[in-house]
Amino acid sequence: MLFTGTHIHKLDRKGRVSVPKRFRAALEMEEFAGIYLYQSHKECALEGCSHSHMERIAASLDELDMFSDEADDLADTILGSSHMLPYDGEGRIILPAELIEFARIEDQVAFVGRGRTFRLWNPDIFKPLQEASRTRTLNRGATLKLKPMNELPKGARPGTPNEEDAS
Amino acid sequence: MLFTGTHIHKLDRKGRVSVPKRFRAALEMEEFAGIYLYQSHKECALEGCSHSHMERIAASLDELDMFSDEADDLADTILGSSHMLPYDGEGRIILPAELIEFARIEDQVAFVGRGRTFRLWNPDIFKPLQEASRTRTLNRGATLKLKPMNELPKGARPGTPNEEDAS
DNA sequence: TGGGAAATGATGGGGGTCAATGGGATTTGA
DNA sequence: TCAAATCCCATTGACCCCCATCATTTCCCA
Repeated sequence: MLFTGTHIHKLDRKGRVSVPKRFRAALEMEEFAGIYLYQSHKECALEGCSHSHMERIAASLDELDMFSDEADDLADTILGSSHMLPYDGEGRIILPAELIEFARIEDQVAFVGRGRTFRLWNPDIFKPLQEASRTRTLNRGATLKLKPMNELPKGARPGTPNEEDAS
Repeated sequence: MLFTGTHIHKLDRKGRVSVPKRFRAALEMEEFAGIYLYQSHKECALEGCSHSHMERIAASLDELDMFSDEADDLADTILGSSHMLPYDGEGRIILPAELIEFARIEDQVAFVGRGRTFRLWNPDIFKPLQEASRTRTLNRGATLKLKPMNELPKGARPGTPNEEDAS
């Protein structure tokens, strides 16, 4: 259930692109056989996630005051602009023209894992950004505090079942 | 059971418009084969939802003080002005003239998913508003606090059956 | 350890199917 | 009796299913 690594695939003449096998494997327990994509707020990229992650977003928005301006804006920019894209028999999706244009994608697509979610880029745009981000991280001497094992969700630990309610 | 994405359909000369297949699919477990629409009280748009969501609104109104002005107003604007619209054989509804006029809809209708509910817009009005909403989100640096996985309804989690009564 | 065979994932393309739409015919209800 | 709603069928074009090919990795066995 983790998206990792960068996978570059071809966008064919019909606007189709194969979802990396690794990503599909991470999604195989999902009730919907496909992915969700929406335009990133800050990057020239597309945000990708699973159906259950989208349910999580919807449920979280539900909790904000139903009529708050902030919830409204988020609903429009995430839920309203997201595309539900089913696989074909070969595990490909059709990239909508609107999203191709937004991310300035040409003939190749980079799938970049980000843990629970992932991003789609034009590889030529992503590569220099990745370099920059790498040097920033080095210069800053950034370290990541890891959560202790026993605070992780059960499914994320080896030897534990995936269900919280398993008896 | 999630409304996502923006779907633009034509309003024909008879005042009919196709409900997007994806939305119909999200509603297929409903006892009523159709949708509910009512005028939004803050946007130039129509609010849409399922029969069961309308029940939820009614139940929430019940909890407000029965004779408060607020409950009165909400009851009038939501329940009083809502239209119950059944599909025809092809999955279309007839948009009442009153609602067409209110939302200033011309020859096209945008169905915009908002999770548990959706909105209907004149696409020419919605588009610039969505852009504005995206910019506000970016400037505000808004992030959404996601609910923990284990507080979600079971069907929304991968690997869990869709029914609560699974034994 | 190397080479070849087999399996698997990625890519390309044809054609059938179904959702969206338009319009006529029939029924319903005021 | 008229208008409006529902049913029915026709058209069309986008999407999805299927298969064929190619590339890569894995596996097996000499």
